[in-house]
Amino acid sequence: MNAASVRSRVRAELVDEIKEAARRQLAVEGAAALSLRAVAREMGMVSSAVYRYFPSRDDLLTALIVDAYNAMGERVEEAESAVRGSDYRGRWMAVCHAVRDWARSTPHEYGLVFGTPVPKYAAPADTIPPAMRVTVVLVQIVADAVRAGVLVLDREPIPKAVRADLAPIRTFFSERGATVDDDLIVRSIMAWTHIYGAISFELFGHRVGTVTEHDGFFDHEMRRMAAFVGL
Amino acid sequence: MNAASVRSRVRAELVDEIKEAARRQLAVEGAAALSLRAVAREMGMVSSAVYRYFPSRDDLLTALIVDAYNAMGERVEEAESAVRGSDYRGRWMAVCHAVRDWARSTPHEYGLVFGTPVPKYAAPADTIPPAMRVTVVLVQIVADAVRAGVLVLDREPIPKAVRADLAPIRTFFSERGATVDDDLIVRSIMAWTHIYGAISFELFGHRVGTVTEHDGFFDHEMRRMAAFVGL
DNA sequence: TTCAGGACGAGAGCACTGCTCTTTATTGGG
DNA sequence: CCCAATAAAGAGCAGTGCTCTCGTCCTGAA
Repeated sequence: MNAASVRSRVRAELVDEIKEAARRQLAVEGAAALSLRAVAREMGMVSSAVYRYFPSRDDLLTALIVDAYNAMGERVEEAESAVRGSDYRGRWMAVCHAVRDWARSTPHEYGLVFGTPVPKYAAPADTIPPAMRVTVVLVQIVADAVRAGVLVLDREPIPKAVRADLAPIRTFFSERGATVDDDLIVRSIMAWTHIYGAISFELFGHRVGTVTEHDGFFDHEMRRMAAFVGL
Repeated sequence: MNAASVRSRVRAELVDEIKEAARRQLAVEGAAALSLRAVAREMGMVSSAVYRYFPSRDDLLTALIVDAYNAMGERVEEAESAVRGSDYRGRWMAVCHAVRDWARSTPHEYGLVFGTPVPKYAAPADTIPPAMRVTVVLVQIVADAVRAGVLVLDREPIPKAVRADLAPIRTFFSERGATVDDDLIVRSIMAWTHIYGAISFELFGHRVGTVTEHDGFFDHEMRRMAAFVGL
């Protein structure tokens, strides 16, 4: 191993340690209270030293966001691949529960990703691929079911203006070997919207006084959305 | 008017001015950057003077949250009451669009209310009634439609654990003159979840690369959710 | 009408934040 | 083996939420 990589390896380790400390702090206090100085303190460094690794607090947060997306994606992919391929509904449900389980296990990271966006903060391009991982899995399930011909179709007329919008998604599906109808695309987007809405409602406390049995309700809800999609 | 109320009137005016300034700042920078000192500066006061009116920054935020809920509720109630009472679907759609319009007109206030909750921050009891206003309107529409017998029923079996949870909501409906079945309650909660999910996805930027025609998509989406509820 | 007590604003100050700049120490690679 | 690149430290700036004290002013009761 050449010397340059020795240095960069140490550097990468430090970067990981900093993210680790930041994540610990995040879990306790939330993103708003994440303090670079506190992270530095925990690592026995002086605050200015941390700036060698992350040019700003926002950059640290961006790194945590990317990690969060990837952690979520990993959990989802893992859960989905554990289900028999032809059990489309089972795969779908596995994804739904995997997202929620991850969200509940690290609520602050979920909030970081899906909560109020930081003002003036534009997500850099390198957050996009990790952010797509869950969507890709969902699309693949639907595409597989379409190809197998087991998806219940129930076409609703889609307004022209909306239909024009869906072209890129249509190609996204066809890249995965399925020719899908616009109606199905709409239903898929709505399903993903619903997954997000249900988990956020629960985690952000907007279901107090409405639902107590979160586990049961979520499962039932997702089952119905799967039916809505046609699975 | 006695003297005490002179004082309290001036005080109330100051409180309003402070909230007004805070709201202006909120609209520009977002909740995270709301600074009590900046508010004080804008009003030509010293920061410590503001503490005579709001004991802490969080209390200011709470006041803004309550105001936001009420503004949203007002917009919704107004829009809903403009539709002919027997047009249940029209009333429902009016509510959906009113929520979204309000959210888009003051995105930071929407984020304050529906975004990542502030850690360690428990919503005080006086935020609950304002927060309920939209829900109440939605429930009333469904209840009216049930009473009129125009609601399409399509009962799904509800798991026992979930059903047990819904008792308080059932009485909430019956207080509004409708005997509803558990299935309908579930569908209503899901619809409200979906409204929230769709608006948050749009406002928080999670639909970039998916939907561009937000207006058309939202309308279509809400139309389908109305059908899902049975309207 | 007087006057005590409460409300109010100002200012200083504390402990904290993100971030920059300069100086010093270290250490890896030619 | 020595030098340049890298890292770490420390001081410092401007900002934050919040507290405490100290005069001032005004109100409601005596």
